[in-house]
Amino acid sequence: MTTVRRSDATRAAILEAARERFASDGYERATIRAIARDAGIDPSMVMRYYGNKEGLFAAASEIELDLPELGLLPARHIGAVLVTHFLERWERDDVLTGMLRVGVTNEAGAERMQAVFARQLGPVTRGVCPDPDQAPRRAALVASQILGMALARYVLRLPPAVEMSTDEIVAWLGPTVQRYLTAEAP
Amino acid sequence: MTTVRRSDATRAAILEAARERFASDGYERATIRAIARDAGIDPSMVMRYYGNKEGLFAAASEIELDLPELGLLPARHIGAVLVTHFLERWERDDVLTGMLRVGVTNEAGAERMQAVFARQLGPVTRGVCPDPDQAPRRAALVASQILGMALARYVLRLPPAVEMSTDEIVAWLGPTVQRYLTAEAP
DNA sequence: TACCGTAGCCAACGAGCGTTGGCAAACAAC
DNA sequence: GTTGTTTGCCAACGCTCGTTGGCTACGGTA
Repeated sequence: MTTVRRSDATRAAILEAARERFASDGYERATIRAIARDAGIDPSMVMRYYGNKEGLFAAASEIELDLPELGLLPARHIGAVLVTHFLERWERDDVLTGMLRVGVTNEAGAERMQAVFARQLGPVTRGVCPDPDQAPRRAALVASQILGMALARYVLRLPPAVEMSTDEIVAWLGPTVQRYLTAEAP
Repeated sequence: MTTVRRSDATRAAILEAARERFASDGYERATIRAIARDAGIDPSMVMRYYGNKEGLFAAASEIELDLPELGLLPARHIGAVLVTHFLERWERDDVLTGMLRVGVTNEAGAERMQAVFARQLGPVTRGVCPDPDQAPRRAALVASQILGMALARYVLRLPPAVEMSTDEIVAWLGPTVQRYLTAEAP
């Protein structure tokens, strides 16, 4: 459909640099000039291809959680599977850390984050919890525990949270997530 | 010991304005000029009394969690008590929200947050968990769940997390925290 | 070869930032 | 009443930011 442009490589380089900068510095401190320097091009190119800083952020924060289909596996393992998946997703690259960082300081970032979780985590929970109308609430509980661990481990870097192995985290958080998804409402 | 200065009212006004700005805007977007405007004085006064922006932030983020003595109450209620206490503390003012916001984008903020939790949450957990050498780890797990809920509810404002009543949150998170503190290590 | 859209860089703009130094008024000490 | 200290404001500094407009050079097309 869209043809290949000569500038595609540049666009991709900008996007990659932007993701890294937003992730490590947050929205305000991630400057267009620094992103352009990382990408090896002129700051004005960023403006040409993405309009302005907000547009660049919007393009850089398209996120896929790649959640597994929970309905296809044993009901009693979904907590551990979900936690494992998120930990892997979080360690694979720093896009999620970036989204978290930006979501905290930037209104557009927070909305993006709401959308990602509503659209990608919501449906997954709807299939496994006993009361489908409570699914959003249960998804929010799961998000609170998973985002909280990511916050403690990857952003705030609380030493005990950093030192724990992923297995250990799964062993502790798995049952929590499992309960939030499948237990009867308290 | 220190005598009362005529400028104490000004100092206090600056501090209050700084706390609000840091809380709502984060470290970078909270400008000294805006804080001074809120406090009704000149920006240069902020520099005179607090040295620079970092000094102002350090002074504005002295935080007391006011945690209760967990040893004094029934062991099986400490999870609910802790969650209740944090929710109240969080809703009372926006200092904690601010600390969270700044801790995410600012290195000094993250360190301040590490210190607050290590110094104030750590000791409380040490008395109630079965293996005192694992106390920091358990405290980090508790922090991950409580900070995660604060993140979802007060910062990102995920709609389902905002809509839940505090009782409901306590009913869900209480057992989680209880388990992190008192259950045998998995 | 002549042409035209695209890709890229350079230089500059206006604005906002943290921060500084000096000056005027209010107060305190003698 | 004079002197020294505190409190406050004003004006400016150097810097970085996002953003703009114009210029050169390249690549495909006729």
